[in-house]
Amino acid sequence: MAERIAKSVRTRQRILDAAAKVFRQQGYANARLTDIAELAGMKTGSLYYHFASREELVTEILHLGIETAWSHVRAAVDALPRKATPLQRVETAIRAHTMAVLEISDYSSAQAKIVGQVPPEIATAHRVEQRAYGTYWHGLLVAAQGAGQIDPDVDLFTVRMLALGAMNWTAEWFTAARGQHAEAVADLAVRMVLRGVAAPSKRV
Amino acid sequence: MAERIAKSVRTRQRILDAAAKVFRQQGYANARLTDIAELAGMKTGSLYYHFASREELVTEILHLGIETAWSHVRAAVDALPRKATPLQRVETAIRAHTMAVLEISDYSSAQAKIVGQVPPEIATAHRVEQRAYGTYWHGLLVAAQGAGQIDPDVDLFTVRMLALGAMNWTAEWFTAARGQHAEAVADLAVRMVLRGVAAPSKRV
DNA sequence: GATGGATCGGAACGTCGATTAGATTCCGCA
DNA sequence: TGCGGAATCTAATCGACGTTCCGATCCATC
Repeated sequence: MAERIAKSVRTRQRILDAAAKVFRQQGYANARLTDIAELAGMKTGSLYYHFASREELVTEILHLGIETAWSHVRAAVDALPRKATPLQRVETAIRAHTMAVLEISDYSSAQAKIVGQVPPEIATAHRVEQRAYGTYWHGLLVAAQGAGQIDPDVDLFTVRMLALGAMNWTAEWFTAARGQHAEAVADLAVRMVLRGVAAPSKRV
Repeated sequence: MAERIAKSVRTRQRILDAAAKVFRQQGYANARLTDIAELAGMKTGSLYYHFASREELVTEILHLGIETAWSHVRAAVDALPRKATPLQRVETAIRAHTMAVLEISDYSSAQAKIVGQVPPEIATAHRVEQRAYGTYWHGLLVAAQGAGQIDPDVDLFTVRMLALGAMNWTAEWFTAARGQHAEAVADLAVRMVLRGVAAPSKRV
């Protein structure tokens, strides 16, 4: 019995992994249930033993995508020494989120890629989680701004959206194949968001 | 005869405008031809007098999206005084592209939103234009880096993708309704990409 | 006001993919 | 070896759209 339940759980996991990969590669509209089933090593109809509908599957992917990124970011931030500055926490969060999208998790990159493509009902439900994650980021930014490490005249909501946009968009273009290093991209994201790419001497 | 052709052109334009709006609001998958036709004030079947297929319509939207943004950016850059520095050109380009996505053109925001959602064949064909626009940006960045105004150790391809990601992603979240000003977002995008949001005194 | 092409409406048609139902296989357990 | 539930397969069904087709309508021109 224990094994049987375990098997069901493992199969469900296998389906989710396959779905994340397919969604990440093909986007929401082009991902057919058949593709997902095939990658998971089963027939399309069999998916329905584990998920009630395509919608439920997508919802779960979105949920896991944010959860994975978030937990990864939180772990990195929490691992910082207590005396780390608020800005160092922001820096760590940017690096961790970027890495999550780039190569840590298919779920996170799938989430980044398809979140703008799902039908309204799913998007609305998902927005609750997005807001929670956004609030976490907002806390990091507020702390940094309060400590005088982020310019007081920048709007933190806008900054957050611009920064997350830059990071999430990497799911569209990054491909490890062409000798690009995820770490280098993450470093540059940190650098750009916090210090900008202009040479220090020449300011605009 | 002249009027007849003119009418056909105008109707075609009306359809394209409607399609851009619908694609921008609903994404690629959720945009039905019926929605587009309705917004254009006609029946679904009648669209086929002007476009051979949904695919052709989408292709045209993508084309116009890049073309509009590009021409807007180029116009802004070319309007700069001759003595403007390479970095000022980059700054102007960032501002212009952001404004194009945010409120200048439904085509540009539609393009930014659906470019990652279209089927592979369309995406492949569209990539030619994307590359051309990318090359234009690359030229601006190379000039700035050559002039010592962008740090020599930053990879320009990565910077370009991160920056365009931040700008294009605004199509996902920006809504003028909530008292947000497009200009403020564009200014902050410029600021973030070039100088970063960290307070000048406290560097990471 | 008659003509003919341009334009559009409206009712099919066809296809693709999600979903369902029932048969079938797998597998732990007696 | 046989039982029974779990898990999967197979073969429909079904609905949603894109697409087609042909008749109606508009409108410049004679």
